[in-house]
Amino acid sequence: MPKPSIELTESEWTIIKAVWGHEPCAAPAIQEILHKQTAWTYSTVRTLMDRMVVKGLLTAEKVRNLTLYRSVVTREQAQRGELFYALKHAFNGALTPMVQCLLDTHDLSAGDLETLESIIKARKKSARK
Amino acid sequence: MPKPSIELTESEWTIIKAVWGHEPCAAPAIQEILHKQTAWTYSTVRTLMDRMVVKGLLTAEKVRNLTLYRSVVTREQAQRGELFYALKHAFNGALTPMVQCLLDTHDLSAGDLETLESIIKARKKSARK
DNA sequence: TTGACATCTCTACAAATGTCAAGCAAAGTC
DNA sequence: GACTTTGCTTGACATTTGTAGAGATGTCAA
Repeated sequence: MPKPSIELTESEWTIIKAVWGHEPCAAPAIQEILHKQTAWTYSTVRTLMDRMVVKGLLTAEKVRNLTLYRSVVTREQAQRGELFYALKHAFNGALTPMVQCLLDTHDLSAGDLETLESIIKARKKSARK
Repeated sequence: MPKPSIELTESEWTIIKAVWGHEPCAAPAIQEILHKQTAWTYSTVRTLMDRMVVKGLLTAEKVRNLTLYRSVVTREQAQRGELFYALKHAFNGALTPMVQCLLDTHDLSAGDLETLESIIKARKKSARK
């Protein structure tokens, strides 16, 4: 069965995004990439990554003296998990209010609105058949 | 200044939803309301609520031997917080992909799509002027 | 005034999360 | 072969979150 809804902490998001962008990759590389953003030390990054392996979010493979990490969950899965969490808790599963809130909060450009509209149109079309 | 982005844990969501529905209310009442759902004991509910007071999510007021709690954040604020969190972490702040994901994951009825479309239309109109 | 209740307070404890330093081992370098 | 780098391993500690028992205290009815 597929993973039953994935939830990531803030730090985990930070790590996994870096991993997605550089897969397969070793901890020192990730540490360096994130250093600007986070100022985490190697130890911190390493601990985080190892814990993520235990949780099944990453895999680790030893190659010589290096440990290569890979993501187990895809960006899409993680996104869905996060979105689903918000949907479930904040909106009791109701989609339209969620979209409403989205639109209310951020002011979108006319272009954005166009895009959204066409996304919906497309969806309507594909649903029909 | 307004609260800088509110984030709630799962338990906090559970509590605050009950509070919103019964404000002002005492801990025993909330405990009872949630008992079916969560099987939490009075102590648990109480601890949770008191911690939420410390965090500024609720206020507590003593009346006789009763402590009445009230929400400090509105449902809308909390919803925005949650949504914003997802938007920021999972979608790097990009709104359209988020909506896309929403539509891809859940299959909406034709009616839902209609609703969404009209929400967007309305927004376009109000943005224009 | 004495129970019987309702409520509160205090304290505890385990697991998860956020951070990291120190020491160790393998590899490459002169 | 000694030295420097690079990466790894272990252990640690503070904070937050989840969960709750035990005992204190206030309230009210008989």
